Amino acid sequence: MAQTGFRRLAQDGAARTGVIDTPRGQIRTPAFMPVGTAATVKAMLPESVAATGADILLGNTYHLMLRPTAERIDRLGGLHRFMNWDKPILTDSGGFQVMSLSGLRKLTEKGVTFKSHIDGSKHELTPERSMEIQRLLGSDIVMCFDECPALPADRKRLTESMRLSMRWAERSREAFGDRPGHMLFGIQQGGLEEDLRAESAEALTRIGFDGYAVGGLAVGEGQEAMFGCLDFAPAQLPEDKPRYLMGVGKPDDIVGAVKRGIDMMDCVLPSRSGRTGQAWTRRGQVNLKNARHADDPRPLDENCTCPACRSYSRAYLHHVYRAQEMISGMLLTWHNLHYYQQIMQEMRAAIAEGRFAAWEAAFHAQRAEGDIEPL
RNA sequence: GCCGCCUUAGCUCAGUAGGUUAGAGCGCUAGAUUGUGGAUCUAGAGGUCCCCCGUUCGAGCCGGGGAGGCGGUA
Repeated sequence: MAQTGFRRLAQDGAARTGVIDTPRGQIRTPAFMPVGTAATVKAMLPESVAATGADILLGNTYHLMLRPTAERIDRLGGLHRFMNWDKPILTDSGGFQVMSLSGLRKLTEKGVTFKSHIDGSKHELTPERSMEIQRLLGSDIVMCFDECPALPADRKRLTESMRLSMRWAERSREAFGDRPGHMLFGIQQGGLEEDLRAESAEALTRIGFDGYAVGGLAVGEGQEAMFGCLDFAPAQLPEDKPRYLMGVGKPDDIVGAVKRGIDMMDCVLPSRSGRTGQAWTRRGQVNLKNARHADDPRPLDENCTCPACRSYSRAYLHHVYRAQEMISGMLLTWHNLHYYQQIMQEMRAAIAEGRFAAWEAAFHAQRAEGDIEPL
């Protein structure tokens, strides 16, 4: 069994490619992690997700603690066995979902109390409890419990929130303990402020983690502002550890993040879009809901090898979405995840071969052409 | 044949003492969606108010006639 950790293989500009070794397998970076919130990547079988090229999935502390509960998953053999996915799983700590999903919540130094979005029942999450839940789930990459403020937020709020998250990071590290084969990632906060990001990075580095996440982005600031932050934030983090940009994003967000030194990303977009009739292709975003596809016998993307593009027409994808047939979400999710993983694979190869800039130019040129003309 | 009820957006229906530009839900046409509530939100198009005549300053609404639909009855 290879030692658990990150190996950098090549760098091109700020973009890096490498491998994270874990007892459950290798994670090729830059990596895109499909989101499997409730112990499933919605509309996909695990083997199908693996077939798209995913090396790792994301699971959620918040959702799983409420249903079916971490203790039950533990009794049933852990999350991997429960959901039939034997490759690595990264679990989010619950901090973000408490902010974005639960109704009433109360934030203190100790942690957060909140009401379940499912039945209104009251729960508490602390760094210690989050670490316990992620241990019960059997997560391979555990995330620190943090607070993620929505942007825009004033500097005072960002500072206080970041410093609280850093104190929680220390408690998370303490509670996680020493677990060979499992990794713990710290999460940098500080909004768009360079000095706050630096203070956060220093605090995390002093504590010491197996990887470092850039948190608190893609929360309303827009791509330009996010890239502006990514021009300095990744470089503030240790270069010999993986850097994970949380919750991003659209294909061009991902390319821009990799260009700026990000190694890992996750996003609900390809899977959620897949369920709502939106496809992401090398030509950009295609809305299969639109009436212009109703009589179109052509594939979504004639160059794509996913099942949706190989065997079905735009007319069919349009029809099954309109008819609200389940295969609609299945096919489009598969396509989107396939496309995302294809981008990642192409970027890994381009970085390894020192031609990332040329690859990026071609990526943007193809998108600029736009989708095929309606018939 | 007679009696009653009904006819308003593509569909199902509101509507007001008779008073600017006639509404809703769904559907339709688009848009949003970034550490997942298979969710949600936003905008837009769409009308011979069944037809004709009358009353009135003014009729989807009141009166008369007609057409169509549903139910009851002989």
